[in-house]
Amino acid sequence: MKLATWNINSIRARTDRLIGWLAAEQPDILCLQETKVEDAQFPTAALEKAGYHTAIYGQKSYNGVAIASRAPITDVQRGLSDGVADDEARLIAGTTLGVRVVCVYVPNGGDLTSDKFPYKLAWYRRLRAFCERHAGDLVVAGDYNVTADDKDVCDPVKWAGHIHCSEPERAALAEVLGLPLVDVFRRLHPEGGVYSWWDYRGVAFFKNQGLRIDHILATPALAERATACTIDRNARKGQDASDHAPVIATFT
DNA sequence: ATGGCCGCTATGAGCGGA
Repeated sequence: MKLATWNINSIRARTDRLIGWLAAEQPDILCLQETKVEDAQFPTAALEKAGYHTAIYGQKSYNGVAIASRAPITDVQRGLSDGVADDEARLIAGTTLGVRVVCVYVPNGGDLTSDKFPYKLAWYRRLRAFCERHAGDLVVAGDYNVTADDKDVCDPVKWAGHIHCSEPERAALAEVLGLPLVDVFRRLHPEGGVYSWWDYRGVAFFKNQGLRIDHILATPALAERATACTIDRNARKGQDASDHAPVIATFT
C-alpha cells in the first residue's frame, strides 16, 4: 500500500498538476492539506475520474483537508471532535483499505509572540487526545508545521528558536510521537538533510534551503511494515508548484 | 536586519502562509 501526504496550497490552482501527479505516482491513499475550497467547489469529479474516492472537509479561502483513496472511505470524522468550538477545517479521518487514516493540517502559529501560537500548542494537545482515543493502528499524515529536530532544518542557526523550530513546538510534536507514533521517514532516513517545504521567495528551492515539516506518523506495528519513504522533490519543480513536496510511504 | 513569493478575496490591498 502506497500512502502519500501533500500540502497542495489551493487545490483549484493545482487540480491539473494533482491529477497528473496521481497518474504518475499512483498512490493508493493521498492526504491533502490547504485545499482552500468549500466542499461544493472541491474537484470531486476530476478525482473520481482519476479513480479516487474522496472524503473532504473544506472551508472558504483557508485551511481545508481531504483524503483520496482508490477504495471507499468509511467512518469519516471531520474536525477534532472534542467539543471545543473550532471552525477551522484542519483534520479529517477515515478508514480505507483497512487503515484508519488521519489527515492533519496543524496551525502555522505565526510567530512565538502571536496569539496564534498558543492555539497551535493547544491544537497539538487536542491532536494527541484525538489519537489516544483511537484503539487500533493509525496513520496520522499531514503538514505538522514543526521540524522534529535540527536534522530537518537547512540552517539550524538561522532558524533557531523561530516558528517551526522552537522548543515548545518540538515538545508538542514529541508528545504526539510519545503515544507512541513513529515518524516513518525518519525511521528509514535517520541522516536528515531532506526537506518537504521550501520558501517560494528567491532561490530557496534551487539552493535546497528547506524544512521537513510534512510527516507520516504511524503506530509502531504499522510503521514496521513501511519499506520505503520518499519526498518527491520533482513535484516542487517548475511553474505553478505548491511550496510543499509530497511525502510518500510504502507499506507491505 | 529586511524582504524577496504565492493564493485568496463580494479583489486591485491586505491577510495568511512558513
